[in-house]
Parts: sequence; C-alpha cells; structure tokens
Amino acid sequence: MAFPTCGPRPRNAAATRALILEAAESRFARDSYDDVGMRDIAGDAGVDPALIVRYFGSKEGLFRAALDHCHEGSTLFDEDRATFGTRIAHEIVYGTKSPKKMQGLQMILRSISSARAMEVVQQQSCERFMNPLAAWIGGEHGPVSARMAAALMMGMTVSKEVTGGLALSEAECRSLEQRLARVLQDIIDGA
Amino acid sequence: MAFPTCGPRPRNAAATRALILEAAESRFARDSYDDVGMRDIAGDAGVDPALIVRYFGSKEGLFRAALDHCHEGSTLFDEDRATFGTRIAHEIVYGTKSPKKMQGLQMILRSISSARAMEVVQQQSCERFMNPLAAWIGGEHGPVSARMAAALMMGMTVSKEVTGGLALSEAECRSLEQRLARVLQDIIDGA
DNA sequence: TTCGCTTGTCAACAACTGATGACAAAGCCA
DNA sequence: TGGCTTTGTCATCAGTTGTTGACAAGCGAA
Repeated sequence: MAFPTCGPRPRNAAATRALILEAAESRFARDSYDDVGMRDIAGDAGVDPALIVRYFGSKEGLFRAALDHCHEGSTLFDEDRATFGTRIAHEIVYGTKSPKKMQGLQMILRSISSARAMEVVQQQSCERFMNPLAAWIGGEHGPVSARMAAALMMGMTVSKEVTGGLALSEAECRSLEQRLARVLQDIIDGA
Repeated sequence: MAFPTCGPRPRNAAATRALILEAAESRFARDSYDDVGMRDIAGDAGVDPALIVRYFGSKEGLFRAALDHCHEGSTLFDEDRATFGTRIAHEIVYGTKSPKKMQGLQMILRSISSARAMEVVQQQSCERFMNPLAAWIGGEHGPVSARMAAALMMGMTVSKEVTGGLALSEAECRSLEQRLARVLQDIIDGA
C-alpha cells in the first residue's frame, strides 16, 4: 500500500489523495468506524495523519468521501438480472471476507457502530444504494423488493460475522446457497 | 431509572447490580458498544462508574452479563409457530425503535462495531440465539432455515436504521409486511 | 461501643483519539 | 538566484475513555 521505493515521497497530490482514499475504503470495509484510526489509514497509505486532515477536512469527511467513491465503482447491479439470486448467494456463502464487490455494503454495515458515521450513511445510503437497487429491480414493487433483498444480503453478512463464520456443514452450505438464491430471485421477481 | 428518592442510595448490592444491568441492556440495545460509555450507564443507574467495575470487572464483563441476561428473558421463539411470519413482520415494520422482545437481537446488531464486543458476541450468539432458533424451527433443515430467518430479521432492522426509517408509503409498508411475513414463514417451513 | 466487612463515592491516572499550527522541502516561475 | 505556492512532516494539544486506589459510610457481630 505504502510507496515502495525508498527516499522521500514524491510530491503528487492527486496520487497521494487516491492512495489515502483506497486505504480508507479498505479499512472502513473491514473494521468499524470507531475501530479505524486516522493513524491506521495514514500508516497504510504511508502518509502523515495530518495530511489526511488537510485533504479531507476530518475523519468524517474522509469517511464520506470513501463511501461515495465506493458506491461509484460498484458493479453489483449492472449484470444479468436472471442470475441475480445465484450470483449474490454464491458471493455471500463462499465469497471472501471483504470482496471488492461488496465493499460499499460492508462499509454501510460497519457504520452502525458510530452515531457520527450513521449520519453520513443515512444521507447517502438511500440515494446511493437503496434507490439504485429499486430502480434496477424496477416495477411497481421495486422499492419494497429492494428493501427485502438488501435486508437479506446485509443480514446474511451480519449473521456470518456475528457467529464467526456460517458454522454449517458442507452439505448445509450448498443447501443454504440454493435456498438463498431462490428466495433472493423470488424477491426481485416480485413474488 | 436512577433511584428517585433523595438522600443517599440504600445499601443493597443485589438491587443495585440489577439496576446497572437493566441500564446497560437498554443502552447497549440502543447505541453501539463504542458509543456507550461507562459514565452513561452509571448515570442512568444513578451510580458511580467505579461501582460497575467492582460488580462486573470491566466494560466487557458488563456487556457479556447484559447480553446473557437479555437472551434469558427472550420470548421470541416460544409462541405459536404458525404465526411466526406475521408476528415478526409486524414487529419489524411497525415495531417501536427498541422493543423489549428484540433487545437481544438489537444488542447483537450494535456489537458488530467494536472488535472487543464481537469477541463476546461470537462466543454467545451461536448457542444463545442461532442454535435455539434452529432447534425451535426443528427438522433437518433447521440450521439453514435459522440462518436465513435470522438474516432477514437482522437485515431488515439494519436496513431500517441505515436509511433512517423505511422511507416507504403506507401502502408499500403494508405490502412489505405481507411479503415479509410470507417469506419468513416459508423459510421456517423449509420452503 | 468497637471491630470488620460490605457498599458506595471521589479524584485522578494512563492511554488513546482526532485535530492543530508551525515548520521543512520540493517544484515552479520570473 | 530569489520568491511563492504546494506538498508533506513533526510535535503537541485538548478531550474522552476505561480503570484504579484511597477514602467515607452503613451495618451486623462480638
């Protein structure tokens, strides 16, 4: 993450800013807002903490920017609609701990820790996550379906974490994947 | 919450301990582990923060005790099985912000903030929440169904919070309640 | 009463947090 | 070269946190 070459950091504001943003996204998606310190992010980016304040104003500003940038690059909802259930179910059951695809969702999840982070999330998650999902689903019941699908996705992620893994046998995992795929698909199909 | 009469607090260890525990449950269910301070809980209970340490060892100890006590009094899974879906769906869509019934679930949710709280939750949530739910559902697919039902319940709660309410019309709320009830019931019926 | 244990309070500590402002150096322009 | 802005670092602050140990007071037993 940090600049690999020795010697002083090259003076390049844009690149440094991007480096900080990337480090922040990664941290905020893995740990909670409160557990992530400015010094952690600065360390990952190989930068002095004070520089973060200069570029993003505050920790909250950095969080907002990271959340924003994260949703921009999301590719969750622009693929084939018919395979939505199976794709997401597979990602949930067998996906790595913090896949890029889910980073925005993970950041939202982690944020229910801090009241300060929640403020930011409440401002963004509607228009940047829930509404796009509803629009992608489409139809009269889009908003309701979006709520349910998002809930199942977020809930499974939480549930997995809360018990430290799924704690299921291999066969049960396959069963979970199949049932999850069907329920998710049914939800966006308006069942 | 605090002792209402004036004068010094009566010397009663058991009652004071219970008072602290109740205050802690309420706080931890409403705010995250990190956002709840010892001084907050002590203030609610009308007690000095040092007393909490004496009775529960540490903040983590208090959290563990509160989580434990919370699950003991839970009545979520001992009512009529056939109405599970409708009961839970109604609670989710129209329930108050922090109903007693859901307090254990709420505490678990809030804890995905702090790494320290997560340790405690991971130890308890399996045997105190997921396994009882699986047993109550019963059957071969109990564990998988429990995972899915818990995910939907937790996810809806998170989703609601993350966007600051459901942001749906009255008609959509009714629709959500009905669809949620059906999906939940289908899940525990092994569909 | 006096002793000893329990129950409760108080002030303070050490660690950590996000944030600040002074300072150094690089790069650019004249 | 000399001056100016941009980019980056450093030491440090003020605030908060969980926790500690000394101390005060209640209360039963001897």
